[in-house]
Formats: sequence, structure tokens, C-alpha cells
Amino acid sequence: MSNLISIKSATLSEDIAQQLMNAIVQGEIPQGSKISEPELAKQYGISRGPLREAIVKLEGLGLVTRTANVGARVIQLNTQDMLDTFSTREALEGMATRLAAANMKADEINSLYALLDKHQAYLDDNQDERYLQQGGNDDFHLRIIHASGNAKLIRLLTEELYAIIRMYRRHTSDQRSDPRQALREHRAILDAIANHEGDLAELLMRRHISRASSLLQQAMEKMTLASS
Amino acid sequence: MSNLISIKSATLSEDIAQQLMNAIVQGEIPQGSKISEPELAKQYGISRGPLREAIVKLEGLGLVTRTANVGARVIQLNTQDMLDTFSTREALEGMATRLAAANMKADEINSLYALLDKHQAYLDDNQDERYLQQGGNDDFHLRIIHASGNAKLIRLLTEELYAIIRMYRRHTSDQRSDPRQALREHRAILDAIANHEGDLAELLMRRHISRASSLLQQAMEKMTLASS
DNA sequence: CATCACAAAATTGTCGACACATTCGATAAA
DNA sequence: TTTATCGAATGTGTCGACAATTTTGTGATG
Repeated sequence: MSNLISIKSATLSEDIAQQLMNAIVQGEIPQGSKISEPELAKQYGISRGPLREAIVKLEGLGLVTRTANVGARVIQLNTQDMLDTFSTREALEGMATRLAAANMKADEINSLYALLDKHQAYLDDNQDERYLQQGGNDDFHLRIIHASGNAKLIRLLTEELYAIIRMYRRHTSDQRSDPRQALREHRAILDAIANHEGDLAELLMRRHISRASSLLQQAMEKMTLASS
Repeated sequence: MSNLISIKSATLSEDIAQQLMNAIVQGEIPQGSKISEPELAKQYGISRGPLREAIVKLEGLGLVTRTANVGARVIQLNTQDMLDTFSTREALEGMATRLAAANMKADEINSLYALLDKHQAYLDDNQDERYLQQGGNDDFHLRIIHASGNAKLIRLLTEELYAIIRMYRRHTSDQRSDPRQALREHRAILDAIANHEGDLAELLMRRHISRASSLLQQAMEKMTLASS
């Protein structure tokens, strides 16, 4: 029962939107399933008003699809949509990396190098390898995104795309990506940023994301083959 | 009174969202102004329920900002936000152009050449020059975007970005861009697409958008100087 | 004259109820 | 058995009203 966690936001609608988003990304509400307003309202102990506003918001984030007089359904993950999402991410995050290369100051860059060193330590000691594959990987990307200083890019990437990307990762129960290879690519990207080589930094980031997309694609196609 | 136009959609909320969006983009609701729920509800003859859902949707589109217990305001256009928006557009539409170069069939390409020929004719006869500067220009871009075949890209560009871009154009009362220069650039982009040169097509589209951004920036800074 | 406190008004957030559309199930017909 | 039709049940869309918060306006005080 994840609905016991009350994050206490300013408005009920925001709370519910956040909780619904988590529930969908974590797979607690299975993909493709219908969103029943009376049921959820009773479950969360609220009325349908703020719940509907939350659903409208989730539709804007692309997590659910709505049809008039019928209702909302959680999106159905599939390979084509995943490829589309990663192409979009490649374009946006490539641009973010280019801007970061132009904007980042020395101390920010050093701080990022320190983060990568920490990742290296995790790999060498292979203590908690799960940290790297999940939060740690995203840390690097998120900090570059924010370093771009472009509010539109930040919003689209962190609010619109990353929720869905996390869904895909969780859905494929985290693929057999090579963390050491990823770390090497991160280092190369950061080196380009440190040298303020925007063109190169963008190119490397795009390749990095493109590779991750290919790996995910293979994992997904293996899954659909296994289940058919 | 634009609220007499009833577009008769399936649901009231969608209708209102569409009408509000038009009113904001057209400047009928001035930027930075407050969105009063009771006032708008009375004006459109509906209750606050669907109106609020429409406002939530507009917030997702980035046309209004909301603060809890205070209300919604139309976004305030400024140069920095415009530059951010165009950088984002450059990234997304560059990727769309690359994908279009890989996907477009001969008949689609010929149809686009025909469109450019029509634009050329408009310029030579300089009949209705306003067509080109407004709808005509977008036609070319929109058809390339759709030719990308990437649903995510299409949604982000046509739903999230183009509304704001139109706002900026209208706000600066359409700048002194050179339509002939733009047409030449469109031809070069289409040539690259026809040759299936994805790299080149993306590069040219990005330059094309970057130039438009610079022109808009100049126009906006001139306006802020004039009004200070 | 400026500033603060407090009450009144207006606005947002939330709720329950009703109208309408869709879906489901039973019955009848082919 | 299958399909079609119709009525009941469920669910979505919309409304009006109440609760809670913010804003406004008034007067007192320095």
C-alpha cells in the first residue's frame, strides 16, 4: 500500500498526481490498465475533482491516454515508442551537453569528475552495484542537463521524458548494460565538456544515448520473443 | 468576442482549453495577466470544473504558470525564454529532419518541392506576402516534422513548442526576416533530404532555425530598448 | 505620512450530486 | 450457437455549494 505515504504538498491534486506518477512508473498500476476514477478516489480517500486534475496532468506528461466519455488508461510500452522516446532524448540531451560545455565552470566540472571517481570506486569494490545502474547513472546525466541552463530543455527532459525512460528500464528489469563501458563514455563526455568542445561533447552524448537505446531494444525484443 | 465561436468538441474541457490557447497565442488575453476562474467561467458560460481542467492542461503546455492558492497567470515572454525555446526547437527539429531524410519517399519529396515552387511563385508575383510569412513557412516545417514518423517528436514540436513560438512571432509583429533567404534555405534542406543525407539535412535545419532565432532576438531587443 | 493589525471580500481548493454516455448482461430472434 | 436488441448498471462530464486561503480595504497607532 503505497498510498499511505502522504507527501503533504500544498494541494491535494499535486499530491495525487505525484503518487499516481510513482505508482505508474514503479509498475504498481500495470501498463495498459484502466484508471477508474471512483475506485482511485475511494482508494486515496479524496473526491473525483482533484483526481481528475491529476489525471489531466498525467496525460500531459504522456503517462496515460484519455478518450472522452470512456476514461484514462496507462500507456502501453512497446519497442517503437521506446525508440521514439530515446531519439527525442538523444536530440534534447545532446543539445544540453553542448550548452553545458559552453557554460560549466571549473568547480562544477571538478565536482562531476569527483562523481565519476565515486562511480569508479563502486565498480572496483563492487559493493552495491545497484546504486550505479539506477540512481548513479542518472545523477551524471541530470547534472549535465541542469548545467545547460536552458529551462525548456530541463523541463522537457526531467519532467516529460525521464519518467517514461525509468518505466522502460524497470519494465525490462534493467538490461545487461556494461557499467564499465558506460563509465568510460561518461569520462569521455566530461573530458569534452572540460575542454569546452561543444561539438564533440554533443556527439559523444548522442552516441552514448544511442547505444543505450540499442541495448534496451535488444532486451525488449528478447522479452517479446520469450513471451510469445 | 471570440468566445462565440463554439468548436463543438466531445467535451467542454477540451473546447475551453482550445479556445483559451487561441486567446493566449493571439494575445487577446495579454501576457502576464491573471486568469480569474470565476470571471472566465461566467464569460464562457460554464462551471469552474472543466475550466480548471483546461487550465491544468495549459500549464502542461507551458502557456500559463500556476501557484497553489493564488491562481494562474499567462506566461511572460522575454528574450531568455525565447532563446531557450528556440534552442530546444533546434535540437528537436534537427532530429526530425534527420529522420525525415531517412524515411521520406519520392512522392512526398516531390510534393514538398511543389510546395516550395508555390512559395517561389508567391514571392515572384508578390501577391499575398503575408501567406508566406505566416502559414506558408510553417507548412514546410510541419510536413518535415510529420515525415519524421516519430510520435514523440511530433507531439513535443507541434503541441508544446509551436504554440509558444507563434506567440513570440505575433508579439514581435513579425520581424524583418528575408523570405527569399528563408526559401533558399528551405530548398537546401529539401535537397539534402532528397539525397537522403541525414547529417547534412540536420545541420542545415539547425542553422536555419538558429538564424531565425537570432533575427527574433534582435527584434525583441530593439523592442525592449524602444519601450524603456 | 507610513506601517501594522484586523476584519471583510474575493478567489482557489474540495466535495457531493446529478446528467449523460458507454458498457455489460439478459433476453429474443435467426 | 450466434447475433441483435434493449434495459440496467457502471462510469465519465458537469454543476453548484461549502471550506480554506489569499487579497483587499479599513482604521488605529507610531
